[in-house]
Amino acid sequence: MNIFEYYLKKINKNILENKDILKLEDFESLNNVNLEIPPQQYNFDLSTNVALVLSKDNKINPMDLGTKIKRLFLKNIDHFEKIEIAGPGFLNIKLSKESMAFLINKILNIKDLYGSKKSNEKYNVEFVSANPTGPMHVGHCRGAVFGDVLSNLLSFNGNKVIKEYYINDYGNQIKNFVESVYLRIREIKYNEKFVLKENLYPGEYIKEIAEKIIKNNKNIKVDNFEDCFQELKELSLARSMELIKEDLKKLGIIHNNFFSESELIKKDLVNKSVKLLQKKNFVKEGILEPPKGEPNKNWKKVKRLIFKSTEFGDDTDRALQKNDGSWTYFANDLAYHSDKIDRKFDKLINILGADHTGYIKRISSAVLALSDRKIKLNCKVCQLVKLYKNGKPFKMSKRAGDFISAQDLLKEVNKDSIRFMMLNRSNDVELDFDFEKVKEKTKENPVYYVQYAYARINSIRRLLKIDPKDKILVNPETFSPNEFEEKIIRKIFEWPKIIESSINKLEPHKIPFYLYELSTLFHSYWSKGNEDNKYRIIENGRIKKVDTLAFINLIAIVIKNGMDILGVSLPEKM
RNA sequence: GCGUUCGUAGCUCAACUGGAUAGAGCGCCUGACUUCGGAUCAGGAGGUUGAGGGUUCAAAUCCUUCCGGGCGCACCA
Repeated sequence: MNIFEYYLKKINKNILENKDILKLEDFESLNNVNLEIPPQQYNFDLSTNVALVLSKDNKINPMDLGTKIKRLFLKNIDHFEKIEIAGPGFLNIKLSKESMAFLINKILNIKDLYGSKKSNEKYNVEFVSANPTGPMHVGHCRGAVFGDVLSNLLSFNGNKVIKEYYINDYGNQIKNFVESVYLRIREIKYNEKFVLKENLYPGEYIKEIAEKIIKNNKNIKVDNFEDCFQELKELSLARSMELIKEDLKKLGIIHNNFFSESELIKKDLVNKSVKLLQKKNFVKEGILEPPKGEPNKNWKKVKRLIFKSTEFGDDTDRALQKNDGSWTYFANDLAYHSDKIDRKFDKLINILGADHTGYIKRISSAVLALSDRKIKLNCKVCQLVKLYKNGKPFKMSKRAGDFISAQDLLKEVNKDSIRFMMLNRSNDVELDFDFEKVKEKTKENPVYYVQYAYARINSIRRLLKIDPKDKILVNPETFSPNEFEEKIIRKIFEWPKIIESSINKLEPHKIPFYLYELSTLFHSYWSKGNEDNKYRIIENGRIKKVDTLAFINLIAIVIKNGMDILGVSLPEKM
């Protein structure tokens, strides 16, 4: 039940059917017509730019056209009770009380489906994909929550979504990681001092992994690194993935699929996808230009296979082979994405950290090339999280190297606050995350504000002994909302629009903002009752007006739907 | 230098993707609990949307030239 869609259809239909009366010929911009909520001071339910848009195409005065359309709508669309032309030619529309009641009852009937649309596409959302060389750090949390909520949002709309994690368990960093574990084991077993060399991992967690491995594998031999590498690699990777999964679980995130890079190598998928690209003529053999900017000592003049990504808008063509002829990370990732394409997803989405921005053109070019431009990889970037404690930049390095782990964060702040705060900002803006503020239980913390609104609603229900499952509808004949209720209805009507634009732009941050605004309307209505008896909801333990219960249920429905998407809990009491 | 992204109230951010008088929170000032949960509410002050130019009925939003911050610029992963 999206009322904007519902009435926009009626509007378009009406215009087309009466084009002669309106003296219109050109409808090129008809799909630029929109229906929105007018600014508050106008006190109308809907607003459309139809006269503005069509007057331009047909070169007529928007006010004249507006007047004609107004007359037409009032005659033909019985839900429209009053129309006013405002500003340069907007039509502001007021719905009749009966039609409002009709719409509200529809919402009360569909409940937890309110706002969802019956889409049916298959999505792959890849997110987190943190290197399995240690536990997650705080920066990963933002992308993790973002990806999870985006997935929830897409499933809410009826899509099939696979949440995927790409495990980079191949290459030099893994070797360094395993060697670090190896040396720590020797440190424990043989009392050899761990000497930190370049590329080795210093973190405390390496010791913990070493201890765990010794504990579970009493007979493990660590005499020679080469000999025990394979076994140690498996054990170490298993342990660090376990740590990562634990952190994710604490954040409320469960992936459906873990895809391993080394499996990719094992199955020879890289050769296959490079061959595929060659067949499509997107690969050349040549010598790369030396990198611009700072001179790079690693650059060598070597003939190698190169992907012609500039054909897809990349700045430069990209190497598929290293100096020694082995595949680059990119070549592997290309094979991974080729596999995604083979798995027949309609849409591919990757959530990346800000430090990977430069990689986007390359990999999305690859997807276009591999899919004959049929599939577009959509990459969303999450900007950095800056940590603060009481307004001061917060650093902590006792656990590991110099990063703050997700565990450290989870120890201080609960999951609900983390999730809400991480989303309470557009993803392409840096996020200031203050440990202390996020723990505060005041208006300054929007999580509690929304939860509190819901708790108050439940307190009303308890008082009146009402089961939330009870079906309550409004009576179209007697329906007469007061000014607070009117504002609430308009906000409730907006919900499907929020979902729609969050999905179109892949911007879930709109949801927390919306929920906050909705909660404000409720708190405001509630408090008015303390000031003026007329607005009190309950009198002598009984509800004053049955319709009010409908409003309360509407708010509860939408808050619940929204918080479910965000993955934030809603206590009945606080 | 190149790419990318951001620049909006003192601070942190929104703005339905081109719409009307640019909105919230914090902070500041003034008020509201004997009554449905004060983890709340009401009111006030606060703006040349970084700067200039362009596109049009309409620009914070699009184009362009500057200025300033972030991130990236290995054959690492």
